[in-house]
Amino acid sequence: MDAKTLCLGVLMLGDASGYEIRKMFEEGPFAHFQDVGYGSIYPSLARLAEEGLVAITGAPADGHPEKKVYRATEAGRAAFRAALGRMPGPDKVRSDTCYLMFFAEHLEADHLRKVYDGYLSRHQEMIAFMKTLSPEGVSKGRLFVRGLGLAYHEAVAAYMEANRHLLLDDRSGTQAAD
Amino acid sequence: MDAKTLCLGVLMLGDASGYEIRKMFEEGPFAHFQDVGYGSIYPSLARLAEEGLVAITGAPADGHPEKKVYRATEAGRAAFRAALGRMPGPDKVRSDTCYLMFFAEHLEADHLRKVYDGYLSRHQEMIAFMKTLSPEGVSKGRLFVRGLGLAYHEAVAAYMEANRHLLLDDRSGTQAAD
DNA sequence: ACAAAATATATCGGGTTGATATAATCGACG
DNA sequence: CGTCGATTATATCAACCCGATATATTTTGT
Repeated sequence: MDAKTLCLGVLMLGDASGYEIRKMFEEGPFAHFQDVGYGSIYPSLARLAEEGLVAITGAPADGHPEKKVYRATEAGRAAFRAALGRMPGPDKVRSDTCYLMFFAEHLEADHLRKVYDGYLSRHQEMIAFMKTLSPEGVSKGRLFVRGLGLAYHEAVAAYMEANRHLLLDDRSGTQAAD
Repeated sequence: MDAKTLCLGVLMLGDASGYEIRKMFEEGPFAHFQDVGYGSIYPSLARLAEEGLVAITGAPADGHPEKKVYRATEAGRAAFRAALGRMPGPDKVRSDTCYLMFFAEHLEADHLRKVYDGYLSRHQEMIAFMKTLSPEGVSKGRLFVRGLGLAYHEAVAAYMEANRHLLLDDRSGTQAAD
């Protein structure tokens, strides 16, 4: 799925600037299963505008003078629906942490422990954060993938808590040493 | 983590050709958390050879005359351990299927159902396959990440089986149509 | 009043992706 | 014994993406 389609999708939820689109992937509702950087967003928006799939709805009055707010046109909405109609490819996971843990024997024990605890913490934080989110006014698709994301983080955290001994042979049990 | 380090890691497990390295990421032990294509592997191996981190252990005698078998040198092993000593970045998940399900309302019901069932099937197949693998002669790191992968697939499959009604309102229950 | 953080757009080099070209070998089938 | 398709194997290329960086204004905190 290319950056153009990803941007178009965000604009289906409402008008947004390039910066706001980025935020949706960095911390927003797409954060746990997609990512797009500025280096893809700005060129994509420029090309989408050329093709008439998005329009710039001026109004740079609110604060920043350079701000450009984009809106999906009817053609853009149609193009997005067409893109969704194709079968999606398989998921792609890139976990450097798993790669590192694979080679546990080649690592120094304290480094491995630090990596392990950091990884587990990040998942636990995600779980805590996702549980604070309210389901009110959220579409069923969005709710479903949110629940899926939560289930994923919980499964990883639970496995790591239960199988710590498989990788780490420390005397410290589960306690956090600052 | 760059392609050079990923190739070097595979060579820590034993000598291999570029083709065999690819297979490790396509179907082998790294398949569910890393990916590298030929377009990255061959240039990486060439550069690693230039830097003296891998050596070509000839023997193109066995069948294919063009086959080149690579081996990590002592310098290469040191470079790999140094790379593992750095803190890994956060995981990156790219799931076009989740993106599509997010926009469930914009999709035709039968297409959504096809995508849903295909996604669930792939996870179920992965679970079945991973359960056939023997733990014999496998390093603890490798076993750990294998178990983590299994836990992940099981969590996704379980969630999708339990929450089908949130996304799909079909009369067919869980049965597979044709 | 000042510093720091957040908002905002834009670009660029290096790297990755996915497709394609090429060719030898191996297994299956009649 | 031939030959068809699958597998093994290397290599390249355009298009695209990623991460870092540059720049500048506004908001927030103290």
